[in-house]
Amino acid sequence: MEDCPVKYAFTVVSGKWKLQILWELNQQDMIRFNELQRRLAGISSFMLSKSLGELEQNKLIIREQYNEVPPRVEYSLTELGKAIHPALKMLGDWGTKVYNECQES
Amino acid sequence: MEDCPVKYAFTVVSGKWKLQILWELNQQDMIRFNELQRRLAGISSFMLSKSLGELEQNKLIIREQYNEVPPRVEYSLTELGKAIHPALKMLGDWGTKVYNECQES
DNA sequence: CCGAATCCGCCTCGATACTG
DNA sequence: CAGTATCGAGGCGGATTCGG
Repeated sequence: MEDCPVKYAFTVVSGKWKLQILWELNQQDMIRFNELQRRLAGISSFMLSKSLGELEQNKLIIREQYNEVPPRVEYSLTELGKAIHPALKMLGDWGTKVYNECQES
Repeated sequence: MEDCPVKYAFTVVSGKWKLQILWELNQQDMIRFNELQRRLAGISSFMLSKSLGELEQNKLIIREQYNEVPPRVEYSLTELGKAIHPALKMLGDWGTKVYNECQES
């Protein structure tokens, strides 16, 4: 979006659930829709479906659909999806510092 | 906020202008209100003031006020404010990859 | 020059109900 | 099991106006 890669990265993972979804997928590689919904306590199937769709569009995750009965769909991270985690870790470490700093005063 | 440092970091720099403000301050260390407003084309004084106030609360920037006529207020990054930039660079590099990947298809 | 107060439109989120 | 359709509520951004 526009001209700033950082902003673009933010928009890609913005939204109330995207980070958690990425986190869960990183723990498991390969997870089913309902299983994911169970782990993300509180998310509706609508929001989950929408978030997964956007992440798939941005090539962060892969959707694999098996035409069985009952239907089965599995989600997993792409290389791109895995590659964000080092950056998120750095941000997390920094976030911890900010948090501690703001508790003092 | 809550229990996730990454989420917390995101909320701290969330908002339409925070990243740009951090960027401008990183270019200049020490900048005045109006000068900053001029560089962030399109921002209202309301949003700028509000964003700066929140960044100050989170200890990312320092506000130095000189009681002169006319009044002068200067903003600069704290150590914490400077420390986010490596993490943002990583995210930016990743964002570039995502962008390129999505242009192909 | 710097910023606070108020009001308003839009977009995201989510509850509910329904489908293959 | 894995979604889609629809509708409504709330919060953020922004325009405008006013004060020190």
